[in-house]
Amino acid sequence: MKKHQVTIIDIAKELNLSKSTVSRVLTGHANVSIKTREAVLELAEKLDYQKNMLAIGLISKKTNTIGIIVPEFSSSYFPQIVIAAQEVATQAGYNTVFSQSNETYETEVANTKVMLANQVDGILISITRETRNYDHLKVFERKGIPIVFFNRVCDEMKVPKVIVDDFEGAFNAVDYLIKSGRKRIAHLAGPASLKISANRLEGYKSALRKNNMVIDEELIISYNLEVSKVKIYINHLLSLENPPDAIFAVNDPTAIEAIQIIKKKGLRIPEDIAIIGFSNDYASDLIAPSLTTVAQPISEIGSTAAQLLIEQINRDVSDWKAVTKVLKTELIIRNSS
Amino acid sequence: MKKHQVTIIDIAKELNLSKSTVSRVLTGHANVSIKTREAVLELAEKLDYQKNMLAIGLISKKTNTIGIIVPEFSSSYFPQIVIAAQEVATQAGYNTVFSQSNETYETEVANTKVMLANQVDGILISITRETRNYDHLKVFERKGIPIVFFNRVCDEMKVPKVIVDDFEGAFNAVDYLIKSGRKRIAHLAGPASLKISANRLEGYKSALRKNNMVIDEELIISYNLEVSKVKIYINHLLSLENPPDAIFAVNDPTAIEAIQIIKKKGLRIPEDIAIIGFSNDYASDLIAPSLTTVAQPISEIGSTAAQLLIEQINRDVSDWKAVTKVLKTELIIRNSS
DNA sequence: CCTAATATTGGGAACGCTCCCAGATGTTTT
DNA sequence: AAAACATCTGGGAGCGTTCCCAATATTAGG
Repeated sequence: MKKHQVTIIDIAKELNLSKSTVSRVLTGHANVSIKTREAVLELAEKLDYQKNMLAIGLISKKTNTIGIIVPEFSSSYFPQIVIAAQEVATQAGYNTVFSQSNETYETEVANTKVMLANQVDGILISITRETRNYDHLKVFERKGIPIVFFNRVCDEMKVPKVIVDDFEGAFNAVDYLIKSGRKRIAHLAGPASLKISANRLEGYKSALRKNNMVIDEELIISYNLEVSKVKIYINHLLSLENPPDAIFAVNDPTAIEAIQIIKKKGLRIPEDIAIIGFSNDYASDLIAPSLTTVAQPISEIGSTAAQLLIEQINRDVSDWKAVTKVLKTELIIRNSS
Repeated sequence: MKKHQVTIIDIAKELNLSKSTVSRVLTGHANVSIKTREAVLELAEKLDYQKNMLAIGLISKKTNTIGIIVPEFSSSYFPQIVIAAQEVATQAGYNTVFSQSNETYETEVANTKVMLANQVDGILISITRETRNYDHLKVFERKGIPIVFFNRVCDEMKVPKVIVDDFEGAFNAVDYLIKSGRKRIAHLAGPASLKISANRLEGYKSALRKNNMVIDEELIISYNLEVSKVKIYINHLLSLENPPDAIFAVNDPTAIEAIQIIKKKGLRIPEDIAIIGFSNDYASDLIAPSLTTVAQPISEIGSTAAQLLIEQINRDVSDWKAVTKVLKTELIIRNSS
């Protein structure tokens, strides 16, 4: 069915050498006569020889591959992180394999199994909004394969993590809304299972408290991040007896969806209602009105995570470090507030 | 350094069985007593056993992995294609490895080598704007590894391809501009090396010709798709003695950049100048004014390409097919025209 | 020209697995 | 009760490499 692939044995036979010698040339080891070296190299080139990394990985127990698992790929957030991570990995001589968990626990588990089976040297992961059980991730620790979390982390595992200061970011956003005169600020929050949602919610509450404003639970809506649901919540909020004059959304896709819905309703942004998002996605500067948002150093998250992972890979299991890097956010004020 | 990974031999030893029997259980082969089967399964679970796909791939000469190489990942275009392709692949039991060539020929060549070395069962590729030499791709054919092109294809290779009707899409866009009264339509074209650029340019010219308008070479600017360069060309076009009243851009990122630049100059869109893009990227509906664009069935490109690749993988080399699927575009009229 | 180095090459185990071929044990048939 | 199966298990080769160690070839020193 498949064509025969050329191996070092083919080269060895054709040149009347042993596979050892051919291997020596191809791996750049010393102690091979120039004649032989050149002959081998030439023939290898001629035959389109490519080393078989499966065999090499099998022997060396190292594949120079890192896995990246992200919950979704539809906003620009995760793709940007992946790009940055991949760049660092490539630089360090690692290949990357990545997969989406589609925000589904089962898929995430399946993905980790695949990565394990394919002998990745380490993984980078941002968990799904559903993930409550971490056994599939703890396996990596047990097997001595480094794991680094970013963005959505697992609290109970003592491994490197890269996050942003969600609390502070949210605090600053809400504090700014208050300072600019908003009286009733709603929060479209993410699921409580995610630490980032919880932290942003805390930041929101804290800013209200600090400014002596009441925390109206009616104005806090926690949802599962499915953008299609935003419409329901916006309708609900606007139909309240005492509707909000500002909305702080847990992320940019949510905020952007909100803007579109609110515009369609004929309300003015920011006059009637102000909106702030979180992350500074690519689209947030394009939409009209442009979105005020808490910017994350997205690329830095990816590159830092990859960096930490590679360092961990190069360390012996016995002295693994478990640093948590907390990156700063920055409030970017645009026209939606 | 690395912890010992549990193998079927570990399981065999612990249960006083041979590795053959353990293997038989794990691969689901018949002829194993229920007692043995259960014991093996239980122990495997307990020890977090994971099959080593390197070893299996080495034996079976199949990795159930397909590679995807795209030129860039910064607009939403390629990510969406990759998502769709990955979905089909996953469905069919294939893993995906992907990498960006960063629009650089050397990187593309390096990427193909890595994929070859990692024994992918097939690849999906959209070439860089620089790629003129196709030797690195022809190797796949020689080795009997299927290759499928999408979007940016290689004319001289007789393999499956998935493209959209760029000519027609461009024609319709320009024809529509003319019908709506535009007299001087500029074209921000892509590099001539890419078939898609050439086809879109042809569609543009053809629409002018059909409507008895002159083709003014001054209004045709071919550039390398680096969005940062757009400013120069817009400035140039607007400073012409007889500036254009419409711009047809080769893709959406270009059109979106143009909109921002033109807005900043204080010109009104579409009153002073109309803009049309190509692809219907995610952002094109968000920007103000929203972008009129030639929509491509993006997901369909990815899924079709993956489909074709998998079919090819399942065929014997001797009866490889080389179909070219041409998908239809659709002009989406929004506010920029 | 012979010995001792040194330079170059070959042989073979090992990596973890699958799969074919044989044994070993048990069961049914006449 | 012997012959003929069926069921289950073990042994071993092989996938393409690397790497250690031994073998051979080449060269230098005396």
